[in-house]
Amino acid sequence: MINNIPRVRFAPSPTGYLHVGGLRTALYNYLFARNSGGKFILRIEDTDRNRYIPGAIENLISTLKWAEIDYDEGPDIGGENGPYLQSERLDIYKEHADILIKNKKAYYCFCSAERLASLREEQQKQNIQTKYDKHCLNLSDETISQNLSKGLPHVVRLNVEPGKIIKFRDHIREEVEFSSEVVDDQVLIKSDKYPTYHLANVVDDHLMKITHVIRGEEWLSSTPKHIILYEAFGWEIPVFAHLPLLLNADRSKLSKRQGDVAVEDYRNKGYLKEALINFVALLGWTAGDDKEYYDIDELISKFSLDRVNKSGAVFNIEKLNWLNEEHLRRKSDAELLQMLRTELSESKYSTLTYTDEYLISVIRVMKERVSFIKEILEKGYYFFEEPSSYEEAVVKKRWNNQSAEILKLYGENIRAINSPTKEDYENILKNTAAQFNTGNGDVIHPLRLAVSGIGGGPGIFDILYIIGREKTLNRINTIIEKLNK
RNA sequence: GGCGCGUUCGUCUAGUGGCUUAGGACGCCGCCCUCUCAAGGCGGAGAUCACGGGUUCGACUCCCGUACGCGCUACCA
Repeated sequence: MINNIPRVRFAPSPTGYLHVGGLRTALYNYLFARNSGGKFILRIEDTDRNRYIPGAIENLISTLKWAEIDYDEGPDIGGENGPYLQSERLDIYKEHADILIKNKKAYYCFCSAERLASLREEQQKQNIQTKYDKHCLNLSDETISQNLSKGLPHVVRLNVEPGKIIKFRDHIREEVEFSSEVVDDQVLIKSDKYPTYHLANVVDDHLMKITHVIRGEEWLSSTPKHIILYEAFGWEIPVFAHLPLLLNADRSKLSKRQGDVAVEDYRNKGYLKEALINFVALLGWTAGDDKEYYDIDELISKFSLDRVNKSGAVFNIEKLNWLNEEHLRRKSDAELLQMLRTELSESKYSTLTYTDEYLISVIRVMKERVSFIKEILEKGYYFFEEPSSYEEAVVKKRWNNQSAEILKLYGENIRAINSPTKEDYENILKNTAAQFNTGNGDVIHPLRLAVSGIGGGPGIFDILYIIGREKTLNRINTIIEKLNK
């Protein structure tokens, strides 16, 4: 084992979208692999035909691609240990189940759903643990082959030996111990011939040479079953690492009711993959220093399973928002330009054309003021259209009976200059204020209102310079008309 | 009900027996900067380290118990 490189996997079920918890599990596996020079495998656990949703696999893959969590082997790219879709490995599971049956580690069970239900009901009534009563364990070979040849529906169950202690070391939780008395004779092969998670997972992890099983805490309780399977096959047991759960604000398991859980929801809202990854990485892991902002390369170099927490973490959107701002501000103008163009093409401004130069100047003055690129179109709408109204409170506070005259004069003064620079706008403004014997603010605020319609935003001279002389003059005329009715 | 796991500021966390009057980050509040809004800088409030025992000269840190939370308890994963 020492010479083997680490091999880890992310093994989601195609039941819809990629959950943010799944993203974190995938990320930790990915970080671990990249950090240790190991391999990361994507395997699709589509053994439940009832829950299968068409398109879910494609969706999972495209979401992982968006997040740039790339894998070395997987259903769409192949690899030496495929196929990577469990539904294409049915023969393998049958073959392994047969080995178990031959060695008395598993057995056929012909019990009906009704019997199972009443058994469970009875156990619940008696307040004892619900588990299978090994009713079919000692069926004679004759009975079994008769039943089989009659085509009776059946499953294959794990034969759990009672009275044993199953002990294993979880990388995150240290020693964990279960009595085999509490381990059910789990169904391994369902009556539809598909394997259950437990069999498929163990067989595949072994065949795919997985060295570290990094998965959510919800699997901790079924790990004894997996240990029993590894031992029944005589296989080496991988290292287990059960990750703490992601929680809602009320500390219940993160669910759809209380907010968005699909990665694509966050993507659609405009969150950057860098921010989501940074955020989710910090939910349950810390490098131990005071750093909060990480790019993927730093995450890879610093990640260690040793520093993963034990307790669940509340998914707190405030911090995600902050990280989104941080990542946004460190993006290059070129990247932001591309993102802004995408937003524009999907907005009501899609028919308008703007030069790269124009948009970059808008980006430069707006990026410190937004959390999302799309907010540039909202908070900085006046770079794309004229204000159609003026914010009431600002009018009240900043517009007085002198304002129209001041603006008029300012307009005349800038009209005299052909293509004013930012400094020209500023110098003229100071002159205008002096002419009126008033403070700069008495010019600035009405002017800001005229060109933007609102009270806040980038420096006024930046705005004027970006929108240009003609638009500035038009907007001055408009506000004078509208407010001095 | 049974079994398992967990429990440090509102939230994410640092802390591995004395360095701790428990540190950082987000959020919140204030000040500075300033034409506004942000950003940035500075500062503040915020945690009897779930509770109770024990071990120890000394415990947030080790042990036991209790409480609470969560997970599992399917021919779902």
